Amino acid sequence: MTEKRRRRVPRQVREQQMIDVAIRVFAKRGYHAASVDEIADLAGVSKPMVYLYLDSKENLFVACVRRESQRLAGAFQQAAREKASPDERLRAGLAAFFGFVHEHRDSWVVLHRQASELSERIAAEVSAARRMVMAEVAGLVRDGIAESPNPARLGEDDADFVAHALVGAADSLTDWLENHPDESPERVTLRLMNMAWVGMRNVLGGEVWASPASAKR
Amino acid sequence: MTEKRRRRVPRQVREQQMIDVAIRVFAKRGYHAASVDEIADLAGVSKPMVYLYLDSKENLFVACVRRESQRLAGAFQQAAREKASPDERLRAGLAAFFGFVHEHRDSWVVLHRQASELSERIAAEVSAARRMVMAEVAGLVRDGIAESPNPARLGEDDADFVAHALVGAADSLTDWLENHPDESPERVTLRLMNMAWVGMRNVLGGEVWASPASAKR
Amino acid sequence: MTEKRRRRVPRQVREQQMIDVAIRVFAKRGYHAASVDEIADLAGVSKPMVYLYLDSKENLFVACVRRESQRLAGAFQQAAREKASPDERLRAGLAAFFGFVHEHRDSWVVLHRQASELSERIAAEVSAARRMVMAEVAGLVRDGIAESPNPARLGEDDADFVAHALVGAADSLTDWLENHPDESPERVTLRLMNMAWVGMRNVLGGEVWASPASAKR
Amino acid sequence: MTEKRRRRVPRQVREQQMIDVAIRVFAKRGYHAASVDEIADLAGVSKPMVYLYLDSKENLFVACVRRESQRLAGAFQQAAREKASPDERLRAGLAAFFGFVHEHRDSWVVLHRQASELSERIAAEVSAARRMVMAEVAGLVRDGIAESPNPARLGEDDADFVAHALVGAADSLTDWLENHPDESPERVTLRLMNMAWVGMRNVLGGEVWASPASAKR
DNA sequence: TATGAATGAGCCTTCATTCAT
DNA sequence: AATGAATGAAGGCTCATTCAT
Repeated sequence: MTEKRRRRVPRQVREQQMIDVAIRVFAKRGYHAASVDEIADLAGVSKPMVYLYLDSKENLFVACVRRESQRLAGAFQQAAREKASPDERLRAGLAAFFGFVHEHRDSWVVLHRQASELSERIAAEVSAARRMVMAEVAGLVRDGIAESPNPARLGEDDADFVAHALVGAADSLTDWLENHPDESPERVTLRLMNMAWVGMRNVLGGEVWASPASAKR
Repeated sequence: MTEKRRRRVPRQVREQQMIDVAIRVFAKRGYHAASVDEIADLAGVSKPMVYLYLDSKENLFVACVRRESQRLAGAFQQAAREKASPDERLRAGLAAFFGFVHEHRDSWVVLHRQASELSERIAAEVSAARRMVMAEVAGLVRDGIAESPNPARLGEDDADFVAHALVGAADSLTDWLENHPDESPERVTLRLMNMAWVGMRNVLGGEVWASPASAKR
Repeated sequence: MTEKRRRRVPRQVREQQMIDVAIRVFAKRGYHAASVDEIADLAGVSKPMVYLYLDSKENLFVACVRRESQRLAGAFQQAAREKASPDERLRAGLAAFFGFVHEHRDSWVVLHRQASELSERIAAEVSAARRMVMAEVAGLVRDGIAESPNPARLGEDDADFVAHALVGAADSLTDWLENHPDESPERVTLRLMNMAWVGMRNVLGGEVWASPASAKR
Repeated sequence: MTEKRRRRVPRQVREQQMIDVAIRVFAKRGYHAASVDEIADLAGVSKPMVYLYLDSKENLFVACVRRESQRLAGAFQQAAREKASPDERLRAGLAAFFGFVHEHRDSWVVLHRQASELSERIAAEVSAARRMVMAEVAGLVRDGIAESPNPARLGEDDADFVAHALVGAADSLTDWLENHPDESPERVTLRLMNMAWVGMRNVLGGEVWASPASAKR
């Protein structure tokens, strides 16, 4: 145990402390390798407390996933809400996403990278959280497409495609961000917008990529 | 054990069988949840054989990672080698990537998604494999940039940035591919090229994204 | 907790409530599987109350055993007291026994079936209760024997033997009773009296069982 | 662990050793209080061996119940088979029962006294074993009744009633036997036959118990 | 080349019990 | 009179790993 004298703490507070710690530990070790012992220890309580409040390791993990996915979605929506144009909303949403993932690495790891080692129930919960995030992005993309010069050319699936690409890119770029301390989430967002969104607009405008070979024809 | 009569099989063959099975099991269950018992069982041998040939679970996992990362890199290089223009090389490389990841889901999962539940030694190995893949893509991107109208504007880091974005997008799009049986790795590649590469060329050409607001000024 | 608002309740009442519930729970789950948590819950109090009033799980169990064994003995004695002849007393006693065991299954289970999973102290307490019951029956049997035509032929031990047989039979017949809703404790008593007591009288009168083979000689 | 050097022992043997020990421990402590640790220890193996061979505590218990109930039934049937008359068969059966229960106290405890603390699955298994024993006895009783002077007066249920009474009495008398070292299972059987069977025959013959009061009328 | 037998260590979970209010 | 917060201890189960053959 961390050597602080444990004081009596009301349930609601303790519960959040436990989840805080759990996120860190799950992120660091992965679901299976994480031990409830360690979580209890770092939270400054004994193991039975964890079970008293959170019922089981599985449930504890689900609690982490739920809380963080809602936080992420919240950040996302709040950022997007304030903007007027779809372009700006997408940018703000992506920035919020980057910001959250950058600020809360552990949460994102718990939400995203806990691939396959999970029981079906948990996997479902994680999938749901993932889908929620994806849906937010896809919504923004759809709006952006709708305002483009040529909206008819792209449909539901295309928004989804772009959303997947953006989220995947963003996820991967978080690693990149870590190695580039001079960059900020905002700048990364701009770069990504330039790379992806400008491309998209051009595609919507009719320009398509073609191999140089065929281009010469 | 699977009910085949085990015949005496030379070491090299058995070893590969074990790795084949191990990749499947590691992908399905995750590193920790995977049990050597199950791997030995599915490989049709007894556990001591696994230890005799692969020394430890950790080592077995490393063997999986090494073999598959080399296969992926191989596919990548071979695809790129045949093409002349940087554009085409990049497309071919991405297509090879998609093809591999699509064909060998398990391998990719082992290479990529086994996020954090690994010991430091293994994590290092996986990171190395990941960096290798990233370096291949970054190389192609760099070549593409070099041939662009305005190469000076982008540097080493930008290639890396784009590579991260592309690999991340590609990874995420693999999930998308799974839900769209009508699509093929090739078509996804094209879509991604359109979305990302066209954008990049335009950026290189000087066009940048600006919020509609600032655009109006 | 059961959702009643707990009002301040005087100790004596609460204590009995707890024992009431405890008997049910101990009977249903067995000593070890019963949890103080569940008992407190069903009694509508918090766990510390249980410990305040009953000191320990062991003690709580002993309290149950004591109360119920006294109830059983009481029922027994009262039933027997009213009758004049030993025969009638035995019948009335057995009937009381059946009545109690049938009416208070849980109590009987706690008194009788909690075989061996108990600490020495508790086991002793249960044994004592059991012996008390047995002694009551043996007393009645002894009286009956004393009035028989040939009392000298049977002694102390024989009363004990018969008492054991009767109590064992009665216990087992309680199960039988459960599957025969048309029967009543009174009718079962009569049947048992017929089967056992008539036999006894005959034995006392000199008739003994002999294998048919030897009978033919 | 018992300080014998554990030697490699073939599975079949070890399995039986484990069950042997398990019966002792389950009988002594009850299902819940028994710990797999103790069983493994006394069997001279480590806990994982127990799980390797018997899968779970529950399963281990079921294995005990199955093996012993079959042994008991076997003893029963073999004893009864050799005799010609129903009377003799019943006596031999009861004697076998007493003999078994006396010789294998632990087995009988496991079969009979593990009242309620068991999961549904186990309870079912124990019930089945109990019913099997009861059915054997009821069969013998039925045969005896069939040869009685007045078979028509008693039916299916009566055999069952008597069987319950006999088994219950026998069970209870086992305790009595323990305190009377001069007695033997055979003698107890005779006594019980005298007490119960003679009574039954008389009942079948028309004699019934009546309270002395009513008798005098 | 191959395996049946065996275990130390660790993890999830639960329970009886107490402390501070 | 009453309870929410908290824990030491133990138990069931599994796993990576080895030994002897």
